[in-house]
This record gives sequence, structure tokens and C-alpha cells, in this order.
Amino acid sequence: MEEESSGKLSDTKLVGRMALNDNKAGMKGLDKEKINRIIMENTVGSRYYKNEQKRDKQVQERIQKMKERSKCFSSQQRKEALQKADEILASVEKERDLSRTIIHIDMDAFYASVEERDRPELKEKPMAVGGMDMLSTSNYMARRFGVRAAMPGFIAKKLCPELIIVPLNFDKYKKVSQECQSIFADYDCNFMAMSLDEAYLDITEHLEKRVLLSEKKRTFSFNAELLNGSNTNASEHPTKTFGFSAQDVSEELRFRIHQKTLLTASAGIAPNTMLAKIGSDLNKPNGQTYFRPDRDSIMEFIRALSIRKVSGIGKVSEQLLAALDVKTCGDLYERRADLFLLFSNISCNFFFRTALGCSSSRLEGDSERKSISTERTFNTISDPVKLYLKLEELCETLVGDIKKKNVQGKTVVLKIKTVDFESRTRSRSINSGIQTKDEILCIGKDLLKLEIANAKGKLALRLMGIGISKLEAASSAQQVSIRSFFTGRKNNNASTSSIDTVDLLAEVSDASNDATAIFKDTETSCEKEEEISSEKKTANFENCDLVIKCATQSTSKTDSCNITDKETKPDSIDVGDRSAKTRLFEEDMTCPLCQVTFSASEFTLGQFNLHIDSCLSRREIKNILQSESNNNQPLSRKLSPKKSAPSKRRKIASNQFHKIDKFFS
Amino acid sequence: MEEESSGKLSDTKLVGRMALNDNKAGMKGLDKEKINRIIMENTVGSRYYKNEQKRDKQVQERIQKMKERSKCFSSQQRKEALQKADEILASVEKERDLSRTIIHIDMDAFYASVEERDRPELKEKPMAVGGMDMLSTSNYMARRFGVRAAMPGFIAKKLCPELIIVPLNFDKYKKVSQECQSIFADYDCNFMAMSLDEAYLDITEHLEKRVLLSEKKRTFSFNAELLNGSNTNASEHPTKTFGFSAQDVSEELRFRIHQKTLLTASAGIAPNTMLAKIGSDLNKPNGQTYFRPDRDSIMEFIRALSIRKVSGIGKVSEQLLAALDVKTCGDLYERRADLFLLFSNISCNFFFRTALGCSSSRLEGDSERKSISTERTFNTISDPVKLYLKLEELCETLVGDIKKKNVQGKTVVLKIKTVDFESRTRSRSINSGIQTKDEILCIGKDLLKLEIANAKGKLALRLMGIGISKLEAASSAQQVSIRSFFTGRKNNNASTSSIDTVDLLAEVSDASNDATAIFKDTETSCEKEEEISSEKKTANFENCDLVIKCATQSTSKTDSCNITDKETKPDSIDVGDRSAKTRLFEEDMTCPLCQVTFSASEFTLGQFNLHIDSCLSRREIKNILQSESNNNQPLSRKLSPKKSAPSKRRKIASNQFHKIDKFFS
DNA sequence: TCACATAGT
DNA sequence: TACTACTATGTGA
DNA sequence: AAACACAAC
DNA sequence: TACTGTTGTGTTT
Repeated sequence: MEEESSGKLSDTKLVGRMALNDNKAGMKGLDKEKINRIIMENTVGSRYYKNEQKRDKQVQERIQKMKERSKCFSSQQRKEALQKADEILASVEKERDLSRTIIHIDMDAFYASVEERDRPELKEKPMAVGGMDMLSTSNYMARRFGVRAAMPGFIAKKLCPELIIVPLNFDKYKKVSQECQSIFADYDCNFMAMSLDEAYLDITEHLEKRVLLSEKKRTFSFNAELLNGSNTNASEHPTKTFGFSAQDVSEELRFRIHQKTLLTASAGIAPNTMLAKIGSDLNKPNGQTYFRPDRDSIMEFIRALSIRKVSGIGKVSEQLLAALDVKTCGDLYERRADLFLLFSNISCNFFFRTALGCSSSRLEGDSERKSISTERTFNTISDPVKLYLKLEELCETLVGDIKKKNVQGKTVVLKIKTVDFESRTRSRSINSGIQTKDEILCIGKDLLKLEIANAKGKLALRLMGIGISKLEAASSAQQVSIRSFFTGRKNNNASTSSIDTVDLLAEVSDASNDATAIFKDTETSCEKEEEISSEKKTANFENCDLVIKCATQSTSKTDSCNITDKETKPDSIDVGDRSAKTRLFEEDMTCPLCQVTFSASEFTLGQFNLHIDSCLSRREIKNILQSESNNNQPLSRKLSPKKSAPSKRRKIASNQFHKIDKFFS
Repeated sequence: MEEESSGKLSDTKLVGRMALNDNKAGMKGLDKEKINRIIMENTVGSRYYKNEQKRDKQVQERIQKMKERSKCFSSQQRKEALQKADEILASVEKERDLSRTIIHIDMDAFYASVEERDRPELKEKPMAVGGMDMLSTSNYMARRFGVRAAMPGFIAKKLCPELIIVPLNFDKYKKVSQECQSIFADYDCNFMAMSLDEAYLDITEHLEKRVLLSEKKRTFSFNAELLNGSNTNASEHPTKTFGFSAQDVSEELRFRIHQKTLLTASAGIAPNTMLAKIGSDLNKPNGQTYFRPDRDSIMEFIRALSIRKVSGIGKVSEQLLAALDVKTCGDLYERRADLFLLFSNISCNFFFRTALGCSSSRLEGDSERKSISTERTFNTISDPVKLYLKLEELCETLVGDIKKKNVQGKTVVLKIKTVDFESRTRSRSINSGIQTKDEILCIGKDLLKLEIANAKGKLALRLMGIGISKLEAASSAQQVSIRSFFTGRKNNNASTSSIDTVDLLAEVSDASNDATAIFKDTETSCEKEEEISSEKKTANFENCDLVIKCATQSTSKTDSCNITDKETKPDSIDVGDRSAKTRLFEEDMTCPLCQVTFSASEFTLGQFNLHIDSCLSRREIKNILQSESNNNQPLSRKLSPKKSAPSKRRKIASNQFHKIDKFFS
């Protein structure tokens, strides 16, 4: 045992992925050796580790392939590549914009600092914010032990048993963040918030106007109210007057943040976002870095800069480039020919801009959200029923978010991660906006079903996620109840009643195809026998349950379907429209819960595109079986004792119901 | 709004239930007013509060009733009661035993102290152990804020926002507890551990032997190893020699605990457990109380003692007795006539013993466990399917515990608590030991089903629990496979193969009652056609799934049953025995999941007592429905393509199968 | 035997 | 958002 | 369009 | 016991 584990520990191939980077603030001069050993001791042999190994192998293979491709290039190709690369570089250089002043401001160890501020005793203790599963931030004390953001809590505890783990308190951080952002707005009302703790500001215009500001407007003093009861000494927060330079603005900004929140921030001031971002990290914590808008000094700085410091180059890109002997941004320039040959256009453009220290000097207005999703890690689930229930849970969470953001999407994405950390996504797009739980769940279940089938029922998951993409603003289409559709009475107060849910119980006798519709309002549980009109109507259905019970003399079947077609249909109910939601049912469907399979055609009932929303409910199964054992007693008797007005019966929609009838026979 | 909520706050009727008791250690001189206000602010209006109100009302009603009954007693009755009470008191007094010396030892704020010990920085901070839902202990610092054990964390946070909540670390506490208990064993090897942090010791024998102990054996010094690296000064833990008295023993005990664990304990030394328990609380923390084995001094003490300090008198009894003007143990004596008239024999005996300061002076040997259960609080669940799944989860946890303890029980108890905090228990007893998940789940599902039905499907729960009681040692009955039962081949290596699971697929044609048994080993998935022998066998079945498929020309049904009868049956298979497990099926059963109802008789197949273990599996439903749509194609063809040897068919056990056959027809 | 309340940790 | 988990006993129907 | 890898916070 | 959750982009098929 000892041999084996030490053997594993000496296998340091993975250090590239696993070990900590000490290039972050607060990580200087610590016992990296010991920290890595502890991390490895708590990692080696885990499924997580095995997966990391696998992924590392994939990266190594990618590197091998790249190197081989690299060997095959002719000198002619290289020459051309060099030329083209230089062209690109030239055009980037031409577009270099040193005229603007961008500040990237980044709160120091944000969540941890907020917690420290509110509980000063934590300041002198190693502390991290997050849970046993995963830490979000650590304070500088904890970092000395190797405890860092994105480290699981239980490993952090091994590194530092005294570590105090404080749970996340998002509302608080949000509030503090807003305080900061209200300051940002004074300098650039279009500032770009990247997260709760960092933002870009374009202070070009502010600098122009600033020269007109009186000294008073450039003078700030501490906020007595805030300091009350705090142990922070007022003399540490003197009144200060700030000058006119960009650096002065940054100092002022950080001073004001400190006054308002008692928190420190670091900043980078530069002609573009890339440099500003790098700058804010250089003098962390509570420092700032200024890049003169001067090509030469920027180039000098960038030449020696580790590529890993650049936002957009992560673990893998670092390794890929390292294989080409590219470690600094200067190297990116040196190896521009190879890069051109080996990487895509987009990647090359990014690399070359990086090599020249160029990036956008304009802050794009906050772009619209493009997807919305939720995911959860849990203890292994294998039971399909439980997986479906988990999916349902997620869908509930998701629709909550969807409603808040008031959007709809055209693609549903299911994400799963097996217990071996293999993750997969499965998606399906349709032509109309998806926004309700039922819609998402329907597609999600189907996607999940395929995965379960694919794994032959041995799907053991540690994570599941569901989301929608291809977003658009939520349709405000009027909800019309199924009842009003059939009765012809328009539901005119749709604005007041949000969603109208109605059960339709239709009984079809085998011989005559006679049917009576019994509407059951699921909210009031009132049943009401009504005529089913076959007149042509226009309707929009959402979240309507259609329960159809069919009884022949000897058999009786029941099913509940969910009508998910929300689009206003222009025509009579016997005109089919398979364009939109029918896509859902191009293939045979199996009810994910009860595993009953139906052919696609069985799902199309005239213009209604139905889907089995839930499996045959348990009650229905009971009814089926009971009705069969109770020979000669038609189910209709039991189901609708109110059926006292046979005269009201009308032969309606029989062709539509026929299909369902057949399907059950 | 304001009016209403302040109106509610001023409604202090509930203070009796809700407010904190300051009679606990560490709660002196704090701002009780403010604390109660904060507690109420965070409680009023909650469902929890409403429930507490309801229960308080019930208690008040109980008090009213009691008072009325009290009024009706004639003076003659009172006289007799007084006489009888005095008789009881006399007999208690006669049995008073001052000859023994009991120590009750109680660790101070145990979990919190352990955490403080391991993280010294917590010592100066308000801290509690537990979760946001509920705290287990708080340290003395936190108690000053009103933060106490059994207080929900989120309220504690309001009382003391700086409170550090440390999650439970049970393994650690267990280890420390064992360290303490190893010390206890030196003084009384039969000490009675009440929990991880307290125990009773009968040191009578130790005291006798102690006079012979050399000074060395009564001398203890600090454990250098333990103190290494700790900030505890060695000089605080000098070498100490202890005398021969009971107090000396207690001091020695507490000293040794401190040396070994760095934790403090409090103790009570008295002639019986009741006084010892009270004593350990009086000088908390880190103190002890000695009661001389002297009737007069005990009576003097007990007379003025608040009844609430007595173990066994809780919130409600305190209120009930207070209504009779009983607040001290002396009052218990004064009002002995009323108590005799108003309370049960057992209660009176307890009260009178309390009034005299008498209780058991002997420690009962650790009595055997009488029940085992598990329960969980969760976010509201209403969906019956999810409730059943939750039950299944709980059963899984429970059987884990059952197996550890190696027991079985005869009663299954289901506990539920609605979102309104109404809690209910439902139980069912049978005559044979229950120990497997299937057995518990079967009964549990049925009990739950009844509740769901009772609530008309509107059962919204916040808690569910499952347990077994009427415990006995787990049966080690030999497992015999169903296959060996039928084939006559004895399963002789039962010791090696734990549980043998076999599917029996029996097809019964409607006309002839011919049957072929197809055994399917669920482990190997091998199907094997075999003769079913009707010879008399003795068998013991456990965890055997019996899947029976019945196909007539037009219909086909399938069900899987679980044979739970584990008792060795003495006779032939066509002799019914309804004595044991049949009790399970005295009433009609409805499969909790699929809601199919079966009559009790349908479940008895000869000597086999069957129960529907799980609902018709989803696959079976599919088969049923598919086979019905595939007219004229008997299911048997599909199910057993191997049926190529009709000659092997024998008409066996047909009477047994007939019942199932009928049941499906 | 069952259901529920009470109690202790 | 929001008040535990487990075991035992007493009591009345 | 779908699947996945990468990246950032 | 035990390695997140959300969003966006780029690349490949």
C-alpha cells in the first residue's frame, strides 16, 4: 500500500493541471512543496484525479499532434505564414488606440474582505468563503497555507485545519457591490461590471471634464457614520484631495471605495482593457498600476509578460503554447509564423493582439444574455426515476430564473456529468419560444431518456444541468383557456388570470364515437359537463392538461396529455400543423417515467401537438386495471356519475379522438 | 401592517413556550428583554409559531380541565387521597437508600468546547456548533447573546451577527467521548453513558477499594504530549494528589478528563441519580456539587428546588404543575393530595419520589435498544411520488443502521410532520422480524399511502421518519433459494452465498391451468425452464422476488411480488399459513405506487405470503399495454421463446397459481 | 396495539 | 429561505 | 445545430 | 463523505 501510494505521488505528470499557481497575489514564498504534497495526497486515486489525468492525456495528445503538424510545414509555407502574420500584426498595430483611458478595478479578495469587515476578528485568522465542497475566496492569511479560490473546502482544511470557512452571503456582497458601482458611475456611467467584484471604466471623458472640477469636488473625506463602532482609526482615513491625472482618478476611486465600504481595491490604468486587467493584478492588494499610453513602454512590458497573465489564456492554452516554446507575450510575436499555421484565425488574431498589447479600447455595452441555465452537483444518482425527478427540480429552478429575466428560448440544453466526471451536453432546438416548465421538462426528459437508454440504464450521475439558449424576449401572447376555446367564450380577462388550467375528460364509446367532455378546473376541482364544440376557433394553449378517458365496453384507457402549443392557431381544429412543436415528436416517444412507447403519429391530434407530459398517473393505471376486472361495468359510469344529460351529447371531434382511441385499443 | 405585527408582538401569551429559560449555565444577567424581542420578531407569524400557539392552547385546555376536575373533588376524596399519598410517600421514604454514591458527570458545552480546543481562536468569539437549521451547543461567549442549544441558527445569527457557526464533527466528539469514558471505567466499569457528553458512575465500590490505593495511584499529572503545541500553560496543570472522599474522586475524575482532553466537566455527587444530575448542573461550568447522604440536608435542599430542574419535568409538566401552584419540589409534597387525584399512578410515584429527593440509587445496566429509526426534515414535498421516494431513501438509511446493530423488529413506525408542524405517527406490527428494506418499505409505503389518501392527495410534508420497534436479535435463519426449494436441491452453502434472488416466471393458460416455470437468475440473467415440483419442502425465503406473468388468449398481466416470509415452514406448499406475515395482508392492499388494490386473499398463495413489494414495474406496464395492442399474439410467445419442450410441462401448484390468475382476470 | 404527547440529549 | 435527530416513556382509547 | 473544450469569475 | 455554478466563446463535425 505504502509503495503504491508513494508511487502515485511521485507521478508528477499531473502537476501541470493539479498544482497551484503561485502567480496570484498573496502566494509568494510559501511552502509550495508541502502544499502540493498535501493536495496530491488528498487527490490521487479519486475519480476527480483520474478524470484530470485523462484530460491531461488529451491535452498532451493535442500537443503531439500539433508538433507533428508543425514538422510537416514546408519552408515555403512558413514564409507565407510569416508574411500573413505580419500583415495581421500590421493591421492590429494600425488600429492601436492609445487615446482612451481604461481602468480595471478589482476588489481585493472580495467576499473574504466583506466577511472580515463585518467580523473583524476574522482578520487575523485564516478564513475562506464558500462551503466544504468549494471555496470562493480566501483571505490573505489563508493563502499563506495554500488555501485559494476554487479549492474544495475539505482539502483546504487539510492544508490549514484552523481555517474558518464562512458560508456565502450573496445578498450582502451584492449590496456592497452596488455601493462600489454607484461610485463607478460618477466616472463612467457606462462602466462595464464583469462580476460583483470587478469592473472596467472608460474614464477618457471624465478626464476631459475633470480639469474643470473644483478642488472641493476632488476632495473626499472619511464617512464618520460608517466608521462608528468600527475599530478602524479615523486618522487612517484622512481627507484627501486628488489631482487630474488618470492615476489620481484611480487613487480617488479606490479611496472612495474604501471610505464607503471599508474595503480595498486594486486597479489597472491603461489605454485598453487587456492591459488594465493585467495592471489591476500586478500590485494587488490595495495597489494600482499605470500604463502610459506609449507604444514603446507597453511593448517593453508586454514582451516579458507571461502569457498566463492574459485574460483568455488558461491552463490549456498555456500548455499548448508552452509546447511551442511560447511563454511570454514576446514569444507570441517571435513564433507568429507557427501560430498562424497551427491556430485558427480567431485565435491568431487574439494572440497577435496580445503580442502587441492591443485590445479593445472601447467598452462594449453590456451585451444581451445569450443563455440561461442551472445545474447542480449531488451524491450519485442512478435510478432513472430519481434522475427525472432531479431534472424536474432543476426545471423548477430554471423557470424561476426565466420568469425573472422575462425571456424565452428556442433551444433546450441538458447537461450531465457522470460519477467519473465525464460531462456531456445534449440539446434540441425548436422553432417557438420555450418558457414554461412543462416545455423544458418535456424536451429535457426526452434528452435524458436518450442518455439513459444509451447507457443501458446504468447512468450514474454526479451532476445535472438544464438550460435554454437562443433567447428572445418572452412572448406576451394572450393565454386562452382550453375551455373558452371549446365553448367559444373568449377569455377576455387574460391580463388578470395568468394561466388557465383545465382538464378535459372525454369519453368515447367504442361503437358510436359519442363523446362527452367533462371539464375539470384543476384549481377549483369543479367538474362541469359541457358540450364540445367543433366550430373553428383560434386559441393559444399553455399549461393546459388534457385528460382523455376512453372507455369501450370491455376496456378503458386513460391518458393525460399536455398541450404545449402556445402559438395562436388560425384555423379549425382538424387542420394539422406539424411545423412547430411537432418536431418534438418526429420520433417515437417513450414516456420517460412509465416507459410506454408511442408512435409519433399517435401524438398528433389534429392541430394539437400533444406530448405525454407525465406518465400514466398511478391513479389511471388503477382505473385501467380495475375497470378491466369489473366486467360489463362501463368505466363511464364510474368516471362521470354526473352524466345525467345524454341529450347534451354531441358527436364532436371524433376524428381527433379516434387516434387516441385507436392508440389505446 | 405595522399595527398588526406589533399587535402580535405584544401577544406574549406564548412566552411560556417560546422564550428562553435563563436557568441554564452561562445565562445570568443578559438582556433577556431584548433577546426575547428578537426571538419573537423572527418567530411571530411563522408556521412554527402558529403550531406552538396551537400546542400552547392545548396545554391551557388541559390545565383548565384539570382545574375543573380539581374543583369537583369532595373533601372526603381529598382526605382519602392524602392518606394514600402519604402511604406512597412512606413507602418511598422506607426505600430511601443513602448508602451509595453516584456521580453524574457532564462535559461543559461539549461540542463547542471540543471545537474551541481544536481552534483556540474561537475561544474569544461567540460560537455555536450546528447548522443554520439548528444549533447543538453554543460556547459561553455566545450564550451571553442568548444563543443556545436547540436554537435555529438563523435566529442565533440575528441575536449575534458575529456568531461563528461550526458544523458538527461527530466523529471527533465520539473520539473525545471515548477518551472520557475510558477514564470513567476506572471508577465504575458499569458506568451508564447517557450521551456523548454525560454519564452516571456508581463509585460506591470504588470508594471502598480506594482507601487501599497508594498515594501514587491517587496522583495525576498533566500529559505533556497533549499540551505540546497547545497554548495551554503546563503550570496550569500541576501534578495533583487526590484524597479518599467522594468529592476527591469527582475532582480527580474531572482533573483527569481535563488532562486527557483539555476539556472541563462538571459533576454532581449524590446518593442517587436524580440529585447527582441536578448537582452537575448547579456549578457549571467546571464545577461540582456534593450532596451529603443525609436525609435532612437533602430535604432542605429539595424543598426549595424548582421542579424544572428535575430530569423528567419539562416545559409542559412545569406549566401543568404551576397551575396547581406547584413550583418547587417542596410544593410537590404540599399538594400531594391534589397530585394523587389528578395524575396517574406512575406520574404520582415520580412526583413523590421527586418531592423526597429519592430516585434510583442503582444504575441499571444499559438496557437494550428498543427502537431504531431515522427521520429527516426537508423542503416541502407534496408530490406522492416524491414522498414515496423520500420514504425509500429513509428506508435505505434505516436498514444501514439496522444491519450495523444486527437487529430486527416487529413493528414499523412511519412518522410524518406536515408543513404546519402537525406530526403524526402510523405503525403496524406483524409477527415476524422485520429487517430488510423491502419489508420496511412495504409496510411504510402502505402506511404512507393511507395518509396520502386521507389527505385527499394534499399531503404537504416537512418531515418524514421511518423506524422499527419491538426489537429482537436479527435472525440468522439460513437462506434457501427459491430455486432450490422447487427443485429439491438443497442450497447447502448458504454460509457462503448470502441471499439468492431468483425470478420465477410462471405462465398460466386460462383454460388448462397448465403452467411452466421459468427460473431467471437475476444475477446471471440466465433463464432456465424447469419443472415445478409439488413435493413437500421446507424452505425459508428471504428477499426473493417472485415475478409471475399470466397470459390468457386475449389479455396478459404481470406482477412481481416479494416473498417476505422468512420463517421456516414445516409443510407442503399447498398448506396455507396465515399466522405470520399474512397479518400484513389482513386488509386489502393497494400498491402504494401504482394504486392498484388487491384483496387480502389474493395475496396468499399457499404457504407463501406475498406482498406487492414494488408497483408494477414500468417495464411491465409497457408489456401489458403492448401485448394488448398486439392482438392474437400471446404474450407467452414473447416472454419465453425457449418454450420448446411442452412435454416437460406438468400440472403443478395450479391451485396456488389459480388465485393469482383469477386475480388478474 | 396504536396514536400522540412529553422529555432528554 | 427560515425551528433537528434520535430514543424512550407515559397515557388514553 | 450539436457537442465539447476552454475560460473567467 | 469529499473537487462549484453560470455564462460566454471557439472549434469540430
